[in-house]
Amino acid sequence: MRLSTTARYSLRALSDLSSRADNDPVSVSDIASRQDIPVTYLEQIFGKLRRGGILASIRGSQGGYILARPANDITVAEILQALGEPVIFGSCQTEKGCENAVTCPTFSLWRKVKGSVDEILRTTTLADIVGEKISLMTPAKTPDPEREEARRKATESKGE
Amino acid sequence: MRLSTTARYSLRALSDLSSRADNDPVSVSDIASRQDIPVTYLEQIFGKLRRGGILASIRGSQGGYILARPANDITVAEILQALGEPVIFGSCQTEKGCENAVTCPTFSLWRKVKGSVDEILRTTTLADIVGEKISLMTPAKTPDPEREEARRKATESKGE
DNA sequence: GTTAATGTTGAGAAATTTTGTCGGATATGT
DNA sequence: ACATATCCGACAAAATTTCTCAACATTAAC
Repeated sequence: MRLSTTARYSLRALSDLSSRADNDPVSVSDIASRQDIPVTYLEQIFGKLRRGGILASIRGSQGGYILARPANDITVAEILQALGEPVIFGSCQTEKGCENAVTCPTFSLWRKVKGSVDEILRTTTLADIVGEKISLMTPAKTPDPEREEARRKATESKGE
Repeated sequence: MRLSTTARYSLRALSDLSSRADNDPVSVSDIASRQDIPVTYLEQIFGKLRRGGILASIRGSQGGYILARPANDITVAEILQALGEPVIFGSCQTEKGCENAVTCPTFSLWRKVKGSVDEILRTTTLADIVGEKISLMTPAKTPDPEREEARRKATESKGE
């Protein structure tokens, strides 16, 4: 029973993103190189997160991703759901439904475990993880002249 | 995040075994055919469980497996450990140790989740799963003349 | 308008893990 | 001796996860 690297990548990338979220879009390649995650793989992941309502994207030059909502409003459970990473313990019930559900003696055990995990994932937000108690973070993008400078430096030093 | 079929097979097989535990050894092929688990695969699994101190084996004709200890003394956590199925959420810490442990913002989340799951697995015994509140079940094997009869019937009807 | 930076998508290759098989060795009750 | 079992290691098959690639769409900056 282990968490997929997809899920781990995602949380690290989202932590990275939200820790430098001053409303400027951050590019996938920036995050990927900082977090040492394959760029193209992270692109896929961010696509899922966007479709799942976790991220919003800004296409084109100087574009990138921003959080779709304030970090304290995004729970870990939502992130995993957006990734299509269901938290399943029994193959029973949640997946495709198991005909043995009634007789299967392990059913209630897995339900109990799942309930416990879900509880934690539902009550932990991205802000909790980053450790910042961000109270207000406007998701609107305010065109900011500083970003260009900062981005340029990061890009040069990484050479990507 | 899902439980392996190995773990599920194991719990079903152990439930089966302990629900008919009248101290007679039960053969792998009996359990496998009742539970619809590949015989040779279950052999492997039972080997692990034996080496992990969950099962005891009786070799030779009319042999089989019995619980090494009373069912109410075997926890699910022990079973998973015997199978070499660690309950890991972060790739961090438990697996091979991750150098980022200090900086990694997700560390405490996964530790919390793992702690919660472990708690449940540690406090749930095989007896709980089977639903029988077995208070006393002598692990010693008492050679019982009935077993042969019962086994013969079961084997014939399955035809394995 | 051209260009460069960036997101978007789908197909599929590569790697890893899980699941399952096989052949034979060893042990033991009858 | 024989039939029934466990035991063991290596391997085969399948599934899943991880990662790459190629082509395309969109936008900012020049």
